[in-house]
Amino acid sequence: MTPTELSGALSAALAAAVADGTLQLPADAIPASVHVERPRQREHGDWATNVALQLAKKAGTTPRTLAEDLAARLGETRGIKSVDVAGPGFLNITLDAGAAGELARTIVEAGSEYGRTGTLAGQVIDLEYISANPTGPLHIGHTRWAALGDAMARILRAAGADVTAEYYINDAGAQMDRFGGSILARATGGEIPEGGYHGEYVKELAVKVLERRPDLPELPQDEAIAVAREEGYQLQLAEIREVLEGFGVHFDVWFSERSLHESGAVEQAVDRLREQGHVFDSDGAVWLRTTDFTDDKDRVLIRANGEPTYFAADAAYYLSKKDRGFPGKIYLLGADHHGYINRLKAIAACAGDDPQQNIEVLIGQLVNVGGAKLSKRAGNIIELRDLVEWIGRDAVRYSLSRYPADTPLELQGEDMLKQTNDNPVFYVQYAHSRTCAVDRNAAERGVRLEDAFDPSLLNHESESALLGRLTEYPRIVAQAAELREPHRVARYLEALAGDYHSWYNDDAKLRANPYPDEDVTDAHRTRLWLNDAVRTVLANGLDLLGVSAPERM
RNA sequence: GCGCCUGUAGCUCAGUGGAUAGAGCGUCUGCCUCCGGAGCAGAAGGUCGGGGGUUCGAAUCCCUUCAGGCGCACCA
Repeated sequence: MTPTELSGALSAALAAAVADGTLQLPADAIPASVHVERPRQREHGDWATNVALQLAKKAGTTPRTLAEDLAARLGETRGIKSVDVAGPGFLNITLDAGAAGELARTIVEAGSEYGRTGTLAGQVIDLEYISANPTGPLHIGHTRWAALGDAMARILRAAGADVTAEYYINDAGAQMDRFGGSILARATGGEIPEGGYHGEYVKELAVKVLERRPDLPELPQDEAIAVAREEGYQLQLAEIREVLEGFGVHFDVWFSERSLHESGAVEQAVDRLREQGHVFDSDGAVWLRTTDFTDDKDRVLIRANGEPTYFAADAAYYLSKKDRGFPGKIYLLGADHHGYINRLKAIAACAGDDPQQNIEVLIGQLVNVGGAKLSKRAGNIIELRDLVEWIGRDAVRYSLSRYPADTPLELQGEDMLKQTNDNPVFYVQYAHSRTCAVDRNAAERGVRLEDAFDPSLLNHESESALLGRLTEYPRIVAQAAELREPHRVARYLEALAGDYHSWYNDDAKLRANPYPDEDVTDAHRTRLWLNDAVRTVLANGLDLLGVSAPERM
């Protein structure tokens, strides 16, 4: 029996109580699905619900009276072993071992599909993250968004959403010219321009640019800057893409800001916003009246000198997303951009969208890694590339994925390297590889899944705890998708790994394999199903985080 | 000054109105003839920053206050 089925049984019991007049409740007060949860204490059964506490007042009765009535009705339900009323009116429900154990087979047969739901089916979402300027290497902050953003894309898809992951390349504007000027300076021994780039990587780029364009020093200044800028841009962008692919982060679309200017999309965006009635002229500049919505001041679209602002490109980009058929737009931004939330939402509103529905801006706080060496080449930052080389892809991704985006983070590099409980990624991966070791032994000793499955044999306390945990998985994934919180998947995997290790260690008799002098029994075979169900869920969950599930470590 | 984020065990952090607030590390005590001890079981450790309020019930929601971080461009 799944929590969904249980929830349905509770709704039915409520409806029955209303139907026979026991319960005086308006029809719209009956929840379509009753919330059930895993109680903290094992003595409180497999599932608990506070529905009686919530409805008692509306029904003009006491919580305990209502709870007792529901308990009596529910006691008849197949698959439910017992229902107790506890405390102020909680319903504590215990399932039949057989009904609970059936889940093991369900999971193994579902395989990689277990945990995939349709809770976000029909939603078409553009997910933009990282979007670092192509003027330098990716750093630790980008690494957090890379890990979180990619996990988010996978989790949203697991919930049935249609997700396009997008990287916005800020390849237009004065910053690019300073980048080109900096490369040129390194190539020719000139002065790095004001606001330019000083890192060692600029020298590396200069060397490569000179290899491609030995004529660079002879070109007129403006042309030389342009050549250095374009060559450097391509090299740097290529490095970013390569580093991200190596990190297991894949984008469906790399969107160039410059293309918005070149195609005329920026001017068109201004015109379209003007048609919507939110554009005005003042002091020689063209403005968007974002204060019509949530912004605290209006924003310039076209400067007095005729140049469009970065904000104008943002508006054009937003419209592009809208035009390309994405009702949902999620932006993952760093904390230093939180001032952008209101103006981005105002763009959506000015464009005729609903800022509550069509745009979500998620702000991630900063992260620091203690003990990390600072990159000399990039100017005293922690580079993604160095971090992965030092710590390893799995540990970096997992460590950054197991915290909510809005908590400031201070990680210790040494902890991420440890192969002990200090390091949750190893704890979870170890559990997975242990399930594989059990499988290998089973194969060797002739324990085969297809020979038997008797769920009523999974009646040990640690087995029911494990089954309870396994049954939560689809809801955890759906919830992580709904709330845009990938860390919930990681936290769940840690709890599952813990339950698995407990089961494994609980009692020497609870083995999926016989001792060498024993015969294979149905108990062994059935426990192997449970073992494999755990393996399946650990592998599925790790995959959502972009972390490998090793068979041996 | 205004706005956003954060404040939970010695440390790093979970906990989107429920029962005795949890995990890991660190500190103690136990558990290996046989599936991976990279593990497990237990103990100790808390005014959930402070103060009000909402309600059957608040770490969670509201107000206020203190502390820390970040942001308030015709920059990108």
